[in-house]
Amino acid sequence: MSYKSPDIHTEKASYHHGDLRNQLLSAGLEIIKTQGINALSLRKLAEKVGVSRTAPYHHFKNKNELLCAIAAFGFQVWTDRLKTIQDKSNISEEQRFREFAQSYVDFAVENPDLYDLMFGQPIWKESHNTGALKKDAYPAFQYQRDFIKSWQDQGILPEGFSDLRLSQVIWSTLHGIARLVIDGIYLQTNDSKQVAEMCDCAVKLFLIESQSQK
Amino acid sequence: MSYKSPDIHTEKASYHHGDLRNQLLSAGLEIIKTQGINALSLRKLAEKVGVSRTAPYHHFKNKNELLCAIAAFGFQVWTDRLKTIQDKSNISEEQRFREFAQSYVDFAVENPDLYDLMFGQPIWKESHNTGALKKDAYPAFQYQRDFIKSWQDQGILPEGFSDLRLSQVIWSTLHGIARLVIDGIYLQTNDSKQVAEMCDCAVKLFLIESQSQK
DNA sequence: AACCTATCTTGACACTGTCAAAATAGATCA
DNA sequence: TGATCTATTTTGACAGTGTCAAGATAGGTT
Repeated sequence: MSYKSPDIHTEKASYHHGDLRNQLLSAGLEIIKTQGINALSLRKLAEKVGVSRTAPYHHFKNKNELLCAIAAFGFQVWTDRLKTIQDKSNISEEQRFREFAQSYVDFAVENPDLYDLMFGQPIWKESHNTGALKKDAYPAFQYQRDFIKSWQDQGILPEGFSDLRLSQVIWSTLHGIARLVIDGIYLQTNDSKQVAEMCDCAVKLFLIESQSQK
Repeated sequence: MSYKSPDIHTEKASYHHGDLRNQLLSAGLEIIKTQGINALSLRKLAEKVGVSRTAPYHHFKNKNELLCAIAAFGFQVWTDRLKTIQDKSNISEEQRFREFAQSYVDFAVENPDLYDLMFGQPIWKESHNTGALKKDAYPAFQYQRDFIKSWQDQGILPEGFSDLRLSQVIWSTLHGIARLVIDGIYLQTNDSKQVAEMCDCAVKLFLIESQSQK
């Protein structure tokens, strides 16, 4: 999971610096993963890439736009994972739903700071440049909604609600679990057993089949 | 919903400045409510209260500790609202559950920046001084858990799970809805009709009685 | 009256995001 | 080829941030 330059000559490229934009994104993502989102400053990032403080401003309007670009990458990764889940054959639909739910929380727990960036407020609240971000984020949302709708059609998720509402609520549940876990509220990130149990509990609550156990 | 000084002489008090600590908390809360959490800087806060930049450091170890104190106040307010819900008589338990869920999201939507502070990472991730914060936060969590347990005992919430797990998942759902809404992800804060519908959907999913509709 | 100690201020440091103006160098066209 | 254009990068600067160290102040205590 890392940025790749579009060309082969990643090291030294044609223009002044070459693919500064890509390297900024790549280095930014690495800082986020290793030192956390709060440790990412434009200046340190520029230094890491070996360029002056203001060079990034010729590739991103401001810091927020750079963060949006990294977050967009995160959404691409998550969308890919959704595709993988969709493409799995010889698997029951209940199992696919379980995997979807568990994968969602896993993705957040494995990339807490990236997830934090993807769903942190600064990015979404600034109404300026979120257009590019939404372009990558909405497919993921749509994917999830399509999943839910298909499970409703197949009768393993309740049909008393619109697919929009149900997908919003299920998403909220997974998002809420992810947030509480990675923010260290009430429970700890490293307690993977408890996290898995929470996912399992959520899945069972939604699945129609296991309602008899209630 | 505002800080009150313990004494009557709020204006000018005994010591150097008087109840600087309380005024810092009060002014900080006001900034958060009016200008948002990101607009709150120690320096502007000090200026607002009419004191030098470093004066707050004699009442709070650092900025995080001040934020924790404000967040703790938020938890007190929320706990009070939980009590109000608990004390309501001539109301069905299903209705009490509905009200609990709706109130949770309402509280977040009405005080987005305070909620953001209460459940934002910086506060919870710093392991130093969260002791005082937990003292005010955990009663709220416990309250919620007791609610869930009582509803399980009364047979309106599924009993196939431990009250801990179920309360964690229900809390996650409400927290997730709240976060998605106030962070402006996918839906807008001001679309109160949609938010209410999401709450209603979540409530129906959890309540045993409405399972037949599924 | 002398001291103590909590409180507050001034000065300073390192860090941040961002703008304006100058410098550089690849690309384009004569 | 050489001149010019334009995208890119740099240097300098500004306002703002959290926080520390050292000094000033003033109420409470002996």
